[in-house]
Amino acid sequence: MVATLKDVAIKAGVSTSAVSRTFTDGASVSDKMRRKVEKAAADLGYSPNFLARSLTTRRTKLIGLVSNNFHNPIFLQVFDLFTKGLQDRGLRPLLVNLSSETDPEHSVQMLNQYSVDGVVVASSTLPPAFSKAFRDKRIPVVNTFGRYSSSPEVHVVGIDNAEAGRMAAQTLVARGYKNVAFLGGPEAATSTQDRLKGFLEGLSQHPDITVSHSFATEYSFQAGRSEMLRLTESDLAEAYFCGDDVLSIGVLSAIKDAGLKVPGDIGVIGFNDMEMSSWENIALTTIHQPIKQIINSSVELMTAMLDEPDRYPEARLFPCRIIERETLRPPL
Amino acid sequence: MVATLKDVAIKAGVSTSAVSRTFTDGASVSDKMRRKVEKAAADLGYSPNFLARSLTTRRTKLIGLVSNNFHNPIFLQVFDLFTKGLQDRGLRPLLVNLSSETDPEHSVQMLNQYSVDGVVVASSTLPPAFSKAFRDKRIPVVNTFGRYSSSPEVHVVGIDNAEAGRMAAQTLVARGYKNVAFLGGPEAATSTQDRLKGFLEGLSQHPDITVSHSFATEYSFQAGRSEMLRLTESDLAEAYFCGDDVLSIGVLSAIKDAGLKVPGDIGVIGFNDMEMSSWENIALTTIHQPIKQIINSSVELMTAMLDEPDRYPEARLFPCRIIERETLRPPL
DNA sequence: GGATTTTTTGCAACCGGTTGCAAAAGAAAA
DNA sequence: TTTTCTTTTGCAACCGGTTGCAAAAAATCC
Repeated sequence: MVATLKDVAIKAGVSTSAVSRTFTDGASVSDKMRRKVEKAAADLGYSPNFLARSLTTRRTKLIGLVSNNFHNPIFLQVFDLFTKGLQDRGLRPLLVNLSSETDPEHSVQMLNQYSVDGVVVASSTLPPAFSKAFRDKRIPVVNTFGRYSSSPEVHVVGIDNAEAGRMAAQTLVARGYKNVAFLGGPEAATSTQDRLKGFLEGLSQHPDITVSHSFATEYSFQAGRSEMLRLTESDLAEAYFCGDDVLSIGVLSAIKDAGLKVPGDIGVIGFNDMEMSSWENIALTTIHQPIKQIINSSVELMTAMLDEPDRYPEARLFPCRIIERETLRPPL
Repeated sequence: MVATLKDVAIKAGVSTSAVSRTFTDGASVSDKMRRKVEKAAADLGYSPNFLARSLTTRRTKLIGLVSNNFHNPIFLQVFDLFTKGLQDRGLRPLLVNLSSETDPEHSVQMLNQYSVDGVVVASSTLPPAFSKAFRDKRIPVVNTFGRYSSSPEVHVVGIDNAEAGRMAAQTLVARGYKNVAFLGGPEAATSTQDRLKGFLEGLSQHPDITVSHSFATEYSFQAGRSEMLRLTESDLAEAYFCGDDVLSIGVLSAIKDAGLKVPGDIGVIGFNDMEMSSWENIALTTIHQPIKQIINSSVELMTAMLDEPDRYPEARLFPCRIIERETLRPPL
């Protein structure tokens, strides 16, 4: 059906090696030969089969892109940037949705069977053991949005969540809030734990400030909203640091329902700075997570690992910054 | 490094064919043989290489998932559903982001080089010629969200956009609006053209109703917002049918800025019913597009085509329905 | 127990490419 | 022109599997 190397070789009246060489860059072929082969290939509409090639070259240019977060709008941007970044380098993302795959071990095996050149694990909620499983099979892996550790077992690219928590604390202090709270995502997520830890640390030098915390069941609008509705029943803090922007928007909606004004009655600071947060009718003050840099760096690291698989694991952390909008009162 | 078929054969003291057969279902192997091989395979941690296998079986179980829409939140759900649906059937999505790939023809070739078993084109804005390019290479293709045609050249799954436009028109008529408008997405998108066409058709029997239309530059918040800001400078209609929910939210924001009330001063009806539209602080009245059914049906159709590649092209259309929320005044 | 049928197994060719090596061709030097 | 060095080319083995075919083994029949 579709033309193969051999067809081209016959048509051009040369050996298969010659054809192969004209399609592998860096191989030695004379100009005359190249022209002959390219003519025949064009006539037959031939282009080399990557999979067959991978058998000998041991390179598929396939990269597993694994995530379990297909609900947070920020991940659409993540997929956009990853696919673009990989494509620009001639790599191809094989997407794995871990929220349906029952057994993570199964994904590891499957990606192995497809001989992926590397794997990007884009998740802040998957256990480190998952990423490590790839490393054990000697498949280059980078855990984007992974947990920072001073002695990482796999490459991690992301932010220092504890530092982000401290930043939120300092911001609220600077605005003169005396009664603040953390409204986190699921308690089990390490990202939430770390942000809380940093938040509490940042406030520990301020004994005059009251601090409390609670958790939403997941990083979603409804979870944030219902947790905040619950809180409005009891006593409220003056300002809330939310574990995530989507959560924050749910919180804002609950506050509005309670007849309170933001930032007049109550302050809210989010986390992530997803696109929607900048929309004029939301205008959420938030901590910007530098997604673009994180992902570009992840892709860069991945390509570097393809050439040097035993590269020593490193953690690449990017600083966050406050994005001032309209849900926090101005600094004193 | 990693165990191959031959390693297992040697270890088990049998032929390579025997090993191959124990790993292909439907092949004839005695129980005794199977046990011997499985033991050896387990000891060596062997699992067959899909890519090598695909060379002879001519099946990779790879499905190209092509899209050019990585900005509309609805597509996160699209990716979620597609990846789940494909995975559940043992298929693997190879994601292609067409917004970065300069030349679509290049994607066609690339997916061909990876010997994908099929391609899903998830886009309402790509020209039909794109999907057709796969068909010409005899690669099964379904164009999800594609344009309905009575004689489709490729399989199309989605909605009848003209019908949706009519539905919007009828809804506005029923609410007694006398001056209505369509605020579409990019004029070049066939989805926008069809919705407008249906909208105008639906209003053609009502000569007492004034109708106008204009287009946003893309399906995005800012595009909707700035188009609406422009409109507020001139004369406004009583109600707007927007080409998309994201657009609608931009429109709502512009209306708020102009100091007008929804639905008191002005009505808005969106399209898609993305999750965010149901959020209490948005509460957008909109036309629900049955994404879940569309995607499940697309996946189903794709699997059917894998068994029957020359299946006659069909169009599968799903009905939309109005979701009543708070941006349109109640029926008369 | 022997003949016949059915099932299981291995051989060897093949899927579509790449690549080390040695021979052939071409270019440069003498 | 001959010799030497460099570049180009083809041969054949290989990457990791599958599969048609015929021989071997097992099961069934008489």
